[in-house]
Amino acid sequence: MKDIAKNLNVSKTAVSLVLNNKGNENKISQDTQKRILEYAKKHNYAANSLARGLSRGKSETIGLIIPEISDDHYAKIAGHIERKAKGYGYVVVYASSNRDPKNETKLIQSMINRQVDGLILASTQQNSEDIDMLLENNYPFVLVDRLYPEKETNYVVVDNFGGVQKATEHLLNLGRRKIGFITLKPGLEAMRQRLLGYQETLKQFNIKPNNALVKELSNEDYKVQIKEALEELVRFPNSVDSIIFSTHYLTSLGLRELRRLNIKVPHEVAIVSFDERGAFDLVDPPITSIKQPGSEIGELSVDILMDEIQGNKSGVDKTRMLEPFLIVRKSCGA
Amino acid sequence: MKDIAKNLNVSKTAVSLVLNNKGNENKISQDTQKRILEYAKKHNYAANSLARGLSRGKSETIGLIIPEISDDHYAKIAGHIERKAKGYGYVVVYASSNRDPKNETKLIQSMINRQVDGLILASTQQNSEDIDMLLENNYPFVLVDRLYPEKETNYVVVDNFGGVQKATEHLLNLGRRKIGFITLKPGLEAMRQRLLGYQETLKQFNIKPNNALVKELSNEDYKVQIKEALEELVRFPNSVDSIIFSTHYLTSLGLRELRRLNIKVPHEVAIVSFDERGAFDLVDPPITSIKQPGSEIGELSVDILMDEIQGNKSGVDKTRMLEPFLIVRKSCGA
DNA sequence: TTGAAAGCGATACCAT
DNA sequence: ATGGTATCGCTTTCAA
Repeated sequence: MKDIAKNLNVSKTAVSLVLNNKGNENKISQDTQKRILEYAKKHNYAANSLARGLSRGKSETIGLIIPEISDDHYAKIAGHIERKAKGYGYVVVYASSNRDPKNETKLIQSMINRQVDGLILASTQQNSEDIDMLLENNYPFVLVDRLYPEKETNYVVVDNFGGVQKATEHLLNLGRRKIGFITLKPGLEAMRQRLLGYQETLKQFNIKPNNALVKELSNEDYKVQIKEALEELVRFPNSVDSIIFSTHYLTSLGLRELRRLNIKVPHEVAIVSFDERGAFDLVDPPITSIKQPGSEIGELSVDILMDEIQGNKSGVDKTRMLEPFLIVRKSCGA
Repeated sequence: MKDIAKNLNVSKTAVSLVLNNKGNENKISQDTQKRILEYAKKHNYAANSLARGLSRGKSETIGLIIPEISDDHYAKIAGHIERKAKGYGYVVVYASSNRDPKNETKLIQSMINRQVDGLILASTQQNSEDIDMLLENNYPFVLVDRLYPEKETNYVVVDNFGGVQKATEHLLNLGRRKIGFITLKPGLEAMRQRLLGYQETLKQFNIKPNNALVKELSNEDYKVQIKEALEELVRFPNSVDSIIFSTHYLTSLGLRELRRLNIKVPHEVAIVSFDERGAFDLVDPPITSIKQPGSEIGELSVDILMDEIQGNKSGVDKTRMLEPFLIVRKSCGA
């Protein structure tokens, strides 16, 4: 920029103004503007965003912290976030917490140091203090997919309760009565809501929830625990006639295990998966799933964040709960 | 930092030095160091990376440009890249080109303006000029998964030729002789190599490649074209007994179509997929696939890039071709 | 209309 | 050992 000012015998100010489309606003002569623009193009000048960011106090970058970018679900969301952000002139830097609150804390700090203008957080939900800190500092952020129910934050989540409700009703309407539920240990509000959705729906159908049919696996050891859980569920005295898996990777693992146990799906046990995975429609049998609206999740979270960053002028709704929908396939025998 | 210098009656220099662990190096008194460190911790000071970046000329950020973050394959690679980069103290900003060279050009520029220290590129491979530009400017970058064969760049790719060779041999050894090949229109070196791998392997087995058995779909319209392609392949006079799909999403689509056509896999037609997708082991039948070493791809690309950024001191090999491996499942009847 | 100059928050060189 | 100061590249205020 210095170069171009020098070579054109104009001031840095003029150059800056023109390059930021404030030429007219500041009444810089058309001639000068044209010269500057042309020179800039010829030497394909482009601003150094670090310098600009430092000066303006904005980096035009948003930080995305998720459990794992390679997870189908988050990858999809990340895709929509990026596309939407690009529309606002923003880029996104992502980081995976690997579901570890300590990592999350570090990442949030790191993002802040890097002066991201705002944060999209699929939080581990075990970091109250971090959330409080962000809130206190009025730092723009939105929770996505994960929620701190007791805190007043912006968020975009799906109706986990309602989603499982649909699944449970589906099974009940097909005559299944002994419905197992395989999920992860509480800690995540989403998981709590899913379990609740299951239990409450049973009650609505006058079926007393039986805790023996609910298997809560630990986050670390679910790959092993699911085997035992499944064996218990399909054996007397439980002998379920159907199972709801509370997340897609449990479904995959569970299905493998059911095959090993030689259980016929859906004949002996029907299954429903919360959340989709790549080829669930091609699986044998195709898996009835509760699908989350990934594009809406991603796009809304960016819209909300942008409004937050730009000082709340658009009046978008800052707390959104989206409806997931049931995709009926063959795994329930329907 | 100004604050802390003022409040402690020391110079900004001292503060900077201490905070960057150069206190001892520069012989700053232990006492001063301790005071600075404590003060910094108490007020949880953290450096502004924009300022630091501007001053040092490094952002400690790497840019990742891929066709699509939500694609299983790239999401996985992105995960490994991120993890590895974190180890080097780097974060990664990603952007999807959506397979459009124009987008890619823009993104490369944008990344450079944002002062990323280096670029990892899964290029559309139709942007020679961009590559030349990077090369000329000595900009640190590595191509990943995609290659400009005629250019001297750093890269990490898989042996596409060899991968398909394994698949083809597998089918041949199982007695299949009329092998169809469904792929995308050339443009990507990877696709060229896959096709070559197929053709050359046939020749090695003294089978004359028959162009009627090769279907090259367009990038835009493959979802429609694959139907016709498949119908032609399974009908007289082609009547293939097996099909290789050159990428995972073609496999998914193809399988759906084969079902619609009521073709029995693997009885009537065996299939092999280049590249895995989420639940391919659960599909009916489980799909024999050529699996790419995602973690190696991601990690090596970061190692190479870091060496490049830091001035080539580690002596890592800057061009790597990794071997994919065949995962034999049921879709070939083996 | 245009230009000079003061920051933005750090780093690093040069004195002291 | 410590402090002053120029500098990174750009924005923005204030005068001219």
